[in-house]
Amino acid sequence: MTHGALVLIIEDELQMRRFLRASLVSHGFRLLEAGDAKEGMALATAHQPDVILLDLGLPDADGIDLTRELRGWTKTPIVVISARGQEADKVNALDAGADDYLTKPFGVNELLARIRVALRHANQARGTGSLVLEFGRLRIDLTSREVTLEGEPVRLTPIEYRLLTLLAQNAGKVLTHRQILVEVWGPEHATQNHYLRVYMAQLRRKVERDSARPDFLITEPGIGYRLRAPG
Amino acid sequence: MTHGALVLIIEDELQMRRFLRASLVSHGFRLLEAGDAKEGMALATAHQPDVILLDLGLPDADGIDLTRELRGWTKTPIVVISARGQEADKVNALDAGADDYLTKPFGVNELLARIRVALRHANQARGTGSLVLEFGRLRIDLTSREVTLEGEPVRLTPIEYRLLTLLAQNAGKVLTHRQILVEVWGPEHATQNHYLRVYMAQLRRKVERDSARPDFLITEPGIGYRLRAPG
DNA sequence: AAAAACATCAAGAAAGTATCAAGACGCTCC
DNA sequence: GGAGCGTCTTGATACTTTCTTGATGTTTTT
Repeated sequence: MTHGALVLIIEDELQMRRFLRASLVSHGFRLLEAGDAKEGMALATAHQPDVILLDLGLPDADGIDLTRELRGWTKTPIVVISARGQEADKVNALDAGADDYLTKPFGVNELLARIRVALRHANQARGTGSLVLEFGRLRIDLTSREVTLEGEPVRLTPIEYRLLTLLAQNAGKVLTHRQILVEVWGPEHATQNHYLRVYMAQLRRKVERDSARPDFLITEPGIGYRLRAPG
Repeated sequence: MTHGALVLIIEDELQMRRFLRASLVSHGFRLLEAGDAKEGMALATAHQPDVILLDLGLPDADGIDLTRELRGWTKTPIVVISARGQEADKVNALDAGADDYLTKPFGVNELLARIRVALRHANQARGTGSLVLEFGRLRIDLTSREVTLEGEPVRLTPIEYRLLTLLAQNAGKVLTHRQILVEVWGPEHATQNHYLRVYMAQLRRKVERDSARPDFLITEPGIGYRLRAPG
C-alpha cells in the first residue's frame, strides 16, 4: 500500500523535517517538501500528492486556514501534525477538513500506520470540489487541469501548464527568472534563462491575442515575469 | 451530516458506555449498544450502522480480530477506543482496518470531531452520486455492471471495466498514470505504465469510433488520462 | 551606439504513447 | 486430468509529442 506514494510535507522545523524525511523515504515513499504554507499550496497544486502531512505551526499562515483552502478544491487526505495537544485545536483542525491529528511527540510506526489509513481512504473516492483561477478570458481549473480561453480548451504541455499555474497563483506579483526556473525545471536549471524565454514565447502564442503586446504574461525586464489580472 | 447518524458502540465497561451514550445522544446521534464482540457483530450485520465505536478490551474476543472480521464485508468506519496507548496496539488496529484510534482518556469534543471525520469518509465512499453514468452515446450502469454504446452492449474484461469506471467517476478530471495504476492494478504496479497503455488501447478499440481521435478517452501527454464528457 | 537582455523560429534529440501479437496463466467444461 | 477458452502479461516496433538547443532578429538599457 505504501508503494511509492507521494507525500507532501509542509513543515518549517528543520529537525522535524529531517526526521520525517528519513522515516518516509526509508519506507518507500516519495517526497515533496515545503517550508511554509505558500510553498505547500504551490506544490500541492503542481504535483497532486497522495497525502499531505501538515504542521500547524507555520511561519506564514495558520495551518487551519491552509487546510480549509486545500479542502476547497481537493480531497487529498491531510494528516495534521502539531505540538499543540489541546482538544480545541484538534477539533478545529478536524472540522476544517483534516483527516487525522497527531500530537508531537509521536512514533514513526504510528505515523506510518495513520498514513496508510489515509491512503486507504484516498483510494475510495476523489473529490468533486474545484478551484478555478480566472483572469478575464483566461480560465484555469486546477482540479481538472484544464485551461480555457474564452471557453475554448487550450492544449498545454506539462511544462507550459506548470509555468502558467505558477504565475497564476502569484498573479500580480513578479517572479524572478531564478524563482520560476527553480519551481518549474528544478534547482539544477536555475540559470538556464533561455528555457524560460522559449516557453514563455510558446505560452504567449497559445494564450495571448497578440504576443507582442501581451495581456497576461508580462515581461519585467531584468527581473522576471508576472501574470497581470486584467481589469 | 451528523444528524441522526446511527452509531454502534461495542464496549463492555458500563461506566464508559454511559459516558458515550450521554455524549452521543445529546448531539443527535442514534445509538446501538453491544456489550461484547458477538453481540456487536450481530448488531452490525442487522442494522448497518454509519460508524462503529469499538473498545479493544472486550471480554469474549480480541478487538483487532473483530475489526478484521468486520472489514471482510463492510467499509463502515471503525473508530477504536482503547486504554492501551502502546504504539504497537495502534498500528495493529489501524492496519487491521480501523480508521482511527483514540486512547483513553479523551475528551468528548475530540471524540465527536473524529466521528464527524469518519462520517465524512463514509459519505464519500458511498459513491459519487448516480449509479448510471452517461456520456453521449456511452452508458455505464454501475449496478448491473453493464456498458452500452448507442444501446449496444459492450463486452469488457474486469480490468477494462475498472479502468473505464474509474475514469467515468472522475469525468473531466485528469487522473495521473500513477493514480490510475494504483487504483486499478494496486500500489505494487504503480509504475508499470505499459499496462495502462495496452488497456487504454483495448478500451478505445471497444468504445471509441476512431481510436486515433478519441471522443472520450483523452490522453494528457506526460500526465495521464481523462474521460471527457462530450457536449 | 554598443551591450545586454529578450523574442522567436525551427530542427534534432529525447521522452512518451499506440498498437500488435505471442506466450503465460487461470478457469470451466467435458 | 486435460482441452479449450478468455484474460492478463510482456516484448517488439512504429509513431507522436515534447524538450532542448542553436541561430537570428528585436527590444531595452547603459
